[in-house]
Amino acid sequence: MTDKRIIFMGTPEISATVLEGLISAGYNVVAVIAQPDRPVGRKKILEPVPTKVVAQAHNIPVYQPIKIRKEYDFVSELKPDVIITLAYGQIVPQGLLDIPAQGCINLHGSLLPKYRGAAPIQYALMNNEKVTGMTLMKMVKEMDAGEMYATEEVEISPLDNSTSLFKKMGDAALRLILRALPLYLDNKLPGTPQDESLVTFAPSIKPEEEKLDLNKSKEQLFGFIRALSDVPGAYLYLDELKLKIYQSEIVSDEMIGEVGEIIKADKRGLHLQTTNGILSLLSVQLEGKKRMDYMSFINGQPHLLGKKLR
RNA sequence: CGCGGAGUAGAGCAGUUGGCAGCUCGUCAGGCCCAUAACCUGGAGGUCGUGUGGUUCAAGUCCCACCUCCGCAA
Repeated sequence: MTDKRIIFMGTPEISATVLEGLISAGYNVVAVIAQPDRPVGRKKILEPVPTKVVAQAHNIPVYQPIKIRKEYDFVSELKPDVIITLAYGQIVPQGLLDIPAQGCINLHGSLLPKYRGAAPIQYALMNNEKVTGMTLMKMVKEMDAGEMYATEEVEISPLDNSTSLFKKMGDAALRLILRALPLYLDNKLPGTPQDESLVTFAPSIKPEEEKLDLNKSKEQLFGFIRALSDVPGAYLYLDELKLKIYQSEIVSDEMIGEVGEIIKADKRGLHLQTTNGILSLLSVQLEGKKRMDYMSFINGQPHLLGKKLR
């Protein structure tokens, strides 16, 4: 294989998938840099981040600086030939980008120059794209703006949500890096500049955006719901309680009731009137309750018909 | 001890000031119908989260402890 010294930077599950694959393929991963462990859940239990679990299983040292911006002196000592990042979670400072002899490359979750930013995978779903993909690119000071080396396309099924697409993207990222890395390390992979006129952005989704906007079209609502599912979940209010909506389906263009009104609540569906048609809510969760299919929800909520979600 | 909601039939829920444990769906049997996710009749299925806990003539219901699940916050 190669004895080039690789540092992998990444934090969540998708990063762990690729890290595991690189190690299995025999690459010399000398260190992993990840976000610090954070308390998870109500009990505030400190859980190791996914990439840390993988690294430790292979006895690879893990570094978790609180602010990489200021703490990266240790990287020089590791003498990396190349740094590969995927969803690390912090801005990487120029000083760190300059350390590896062969530079820093990033696996980005979109077909650049579309969807630069922190949430490209969610944005692809939100906009009901049919195709997206991973891009291997050079890391530069400006976020996700470096030249592109290679891409791996991924089809988005109408049934995909965030959870399923992240899984697909992780697999695609691994295929991409295994295909492109040998060429890159041999300096046989030329970069292509991004067409700046086609740049769009996918900034991280703010908590207040998780509440659905009923002024939007049924297509936009459908996209939002799947982009935010299974976590954290998009929601509307039913009376004073949050009703999370994890899965929906576009039914028709009919206008039967007022926008936000529940116009059907029986075994054939839980239907919500939107500004331009009907959306069927398939999987929901009321605050304090468990997630359930619409039939179970209707069984326990006898007076839904005619109610309005806000 | 961060705030709050909840454990009752396979699923989702109700259960009023303690007094024979109910509803919707599912399921099983039968009926109606050209037919059905529709409709009608009947049945099965619960030691009400745990506690050889407390109060009471009597606890799903009130009190105590513990376990588990969930929403928010981090």
